[in-house]
Amino acid sequence: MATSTVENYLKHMLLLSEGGEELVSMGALAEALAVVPGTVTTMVKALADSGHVEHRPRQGVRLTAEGRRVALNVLRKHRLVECFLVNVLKMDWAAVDTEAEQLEHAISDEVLDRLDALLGHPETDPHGDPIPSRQGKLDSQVYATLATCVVEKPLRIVRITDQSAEFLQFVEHNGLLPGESVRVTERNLASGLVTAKKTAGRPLVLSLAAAGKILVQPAR
Amino acid sequence: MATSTVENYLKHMLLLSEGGEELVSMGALAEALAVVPGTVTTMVKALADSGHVEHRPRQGVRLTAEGRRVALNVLRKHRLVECFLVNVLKMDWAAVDTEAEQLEHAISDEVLDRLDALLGHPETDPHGDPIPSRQGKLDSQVYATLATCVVEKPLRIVRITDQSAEFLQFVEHNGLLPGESVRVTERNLASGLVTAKKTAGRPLVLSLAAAGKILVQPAR
DNA sequence: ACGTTTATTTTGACTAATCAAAATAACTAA
DNA sequence: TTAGTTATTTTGATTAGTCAAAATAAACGT
Ligand SMILES: [Mn+2]
Ligand SMILES: [Mn+2]
Ligand SMILES: [Mn+2]
Ligand SMILES: [Mn+2]
Repeated sequence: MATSTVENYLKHMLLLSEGGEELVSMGALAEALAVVPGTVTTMVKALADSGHVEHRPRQGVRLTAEGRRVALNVLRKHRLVECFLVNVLKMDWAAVDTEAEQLEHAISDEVLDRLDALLGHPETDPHGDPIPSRQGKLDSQVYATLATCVVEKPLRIVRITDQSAEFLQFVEHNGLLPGESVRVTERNLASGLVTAKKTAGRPLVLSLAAAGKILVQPAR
Repeated sequence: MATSTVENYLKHMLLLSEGGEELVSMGALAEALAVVPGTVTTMVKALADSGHVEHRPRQGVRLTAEGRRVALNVLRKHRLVECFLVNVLKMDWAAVDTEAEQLEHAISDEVLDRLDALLGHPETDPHGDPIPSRQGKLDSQVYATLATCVVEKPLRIVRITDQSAEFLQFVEHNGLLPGESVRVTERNLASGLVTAKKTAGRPLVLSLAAAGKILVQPAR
């Protein structure tokens, strides 16, 4: 069995490669895992030996089919656990990522399946992050963000791509939860500011950096 | 934070000292944790340094107040998780101990409290094992067993003190679940056999060893 | 093309947890 | 008592995961 350290390495590789095929740099992985780069090099070589990754020295690393399979299973556990914590235990959506970070390594596939059924086979977690299917399919649809979308067009928020408690609390406080309707009324590249408006409510000003973490689709 | 290894050591010390004050032998601990005795000696010395236990060389080990506090918290998590797995996820009661062995180290006190509320503050787990209270109170009532009870007296099964899947499956198959009514019709010390009868059903023959793992109280 | 910056890898050391096997202490039975 | 048995402790080694800091390679800018 993969240790939880190995599971974390593989999961973060999956997240950093945008679900796909690109090489992940040692530096990015070190940053994501909060370890020094030398540690990543060492671990990645071990992971290559065990067949979970392919290591291109001095260039980066990518998951093998097997590594990707493990990573998707962990990610599925992480996101289904988040659903459970929010929908069943009514926990704060800003707190569940930390909890899920541990639980994703502790629940069996059997428990995973039963949680999935209990929750009604959800397709996204409370932050709008897509849940990999049992068969290992992960929705990789590309969305616009409040930093890139068309101005004045009616939108629906689909996902928040920042799991930090501070950002999620900010998002919740301003009613920018997944599912909400919104439109951008103004965007100023020079000042780096975006103004968004919900159907009811005062205009809300965001930095481009913050706006870029809020994914949207055209309101249907 | 205590590692899951430390949590396991402390939990098993609590279980082996019958909730109480007696010294636990290194050998018993090694057996329970499935490690060699030398490993236990080493760990126990570290645990003594961190103030979780008191080590009497060549005699045994006992929990300090702090060690007991940690152990009770882990045990509470273990047993509440078992309740959740059986009552909510409808898992097989013979399988949940293995699951809980991992989950007891992964859930936070916050999740613990919410699980407890969701389950309606149960006092025992699916095997009849008492759940330590949030304040650290553990029911230590002593019960008779099918090996020690009065013959022909109507009884109620309260607890099964063997978490192995095989034994639990045997118990379930023969309808000896906690809550069930039963009486012992015959006990033969020489042959080591006990005959038990449920209100409806054929007589059931058990070894004294098996009967001793089934705790009962007088039917009210 | 050459020196400089940056990313990556290597080296050596450390901690937690474990085992095998030898040493020691304690108990037990003659 | 004394020899033998059993439990415990010690010693030396191993594995997983990590860091600090030095070495190296690649990329970049002039
Ligand atoms: Mn994790
Ligand atoms: Mn999420
Ligand atoms: Mn455990
Ligand atoms: Mn139990």
